[in-house]
Amino acid sequence: MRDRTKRVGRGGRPRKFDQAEALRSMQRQLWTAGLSGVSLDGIARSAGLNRPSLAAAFGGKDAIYAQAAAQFVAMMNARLSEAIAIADLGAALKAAFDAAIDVYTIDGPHGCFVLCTAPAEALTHPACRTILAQSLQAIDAFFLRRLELDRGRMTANSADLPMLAAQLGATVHSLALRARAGWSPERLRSLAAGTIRLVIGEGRTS
Amino acid sequence: MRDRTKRVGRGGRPRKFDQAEALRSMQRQLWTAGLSGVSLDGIARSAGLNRPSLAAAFGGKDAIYAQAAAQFVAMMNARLSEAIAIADLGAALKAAFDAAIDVYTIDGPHGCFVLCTAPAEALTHPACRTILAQSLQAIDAFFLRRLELDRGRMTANSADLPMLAAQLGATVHSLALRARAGWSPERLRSLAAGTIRLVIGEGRTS
DNA sequence: GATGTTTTGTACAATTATGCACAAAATTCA
DNA sequence: TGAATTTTGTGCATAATTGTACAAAACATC
Repeated sequence: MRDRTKRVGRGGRPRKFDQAEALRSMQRQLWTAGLSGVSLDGIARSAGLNRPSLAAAFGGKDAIYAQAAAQFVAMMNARLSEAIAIADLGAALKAAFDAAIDVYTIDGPHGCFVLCTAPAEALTHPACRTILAQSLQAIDAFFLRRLELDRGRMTANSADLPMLAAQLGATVHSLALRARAGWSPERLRSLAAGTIRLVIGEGRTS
Repeated sequence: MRDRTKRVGRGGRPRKFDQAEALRSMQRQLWTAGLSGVSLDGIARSAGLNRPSLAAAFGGKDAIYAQAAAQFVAMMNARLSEAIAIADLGAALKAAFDAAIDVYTIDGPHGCFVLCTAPAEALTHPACRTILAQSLQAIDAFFLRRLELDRGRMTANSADLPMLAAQLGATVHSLALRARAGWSPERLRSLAAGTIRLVIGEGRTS
């Protein structure tokens, strides 16, 4: 994702705004209202810069959305990877769900940036559909990798790890939607705990 | 939801369009592009009537969305209720998921009308948030009612039926998103089968 | 200081969305 | 036939959205 602006070290008038901060502000806007729910004008105003500058620095609305989504995915990846590194499988899954719930509810019922805003545009904006599909795939793969680390220690149906990973992924999807609908972190954590019990079979390991 | 038009039997120029058919057409548009993704102009054109007529008959965009969503919910309710009436729990759940998958994929990767278009607008349109929250609640309640019919016959953890119902609901949410991302009905059915196995414990009953 | 480079902010044009007014048309009822 | 009612379709006015052009400003380098 090459920068469309100046080639570094050439001089020229410096930017008045912080690129990272502006992207965060725009991400918040898109997260709240969706891709079709905001105008470039609104985005520019909320980020404190005017449209020509915004267009020159970030491109059109689709390009801005893609960058905001990429930043969200990177952030989510970091949070989840940290959580999943815990040795105990149950604790690792709980930490991963807790991290997701935290992101989804930390300042208002925003849910997941990708899972709550990309679906609506998936059929009209191919880029959104790609982002959505890749995210779904990545979530499943993420859980699958973690389950495979415990393949030996899994209780019963360790044969079907991909299926179990998909169940965990489905729970993330559900957490995202329920958070957007206003569910409290406590309720969401309770749902996640149920899934963990069901998947790693804490009740039937004896 | 009183009709905003003529009081029946009073006379006046008859409508040129079929109200139900127009609503279906508008529903399709909203399903594809989302509430913010279409204009009243586009809706009117695709439905074959002009904006003043549309506004008079259905109201503004929010009102149209609400009516389209209500029709979708009613349709979904009918399909799911029919499926869940099957005596055998496993078969009933499979039929319910199959019905959902059918709706979600029957003509293109549209996913669920509510679960794929309402979240994006949930924070900016209170009506969408209400529709979303009610749908999530209804899905869970739907599965819970069915599970309670088999309370005695459930294998192990029948204590936590609400939790199991939430897992089934989460699977519906996931099916909706995955369908929107382009998953084939076959893959979706496989995911649903995994959930059923996990929830009703076909593997650990004997 | 002169030159070249890059951003800024204003301005303008073109397209699109939305609401409303109003006359004409089509029907029921007396 | 005439009056009342309701929808239709056109037209217009306003506002929003987007793209782009252009002069001025701010910086680096020589």
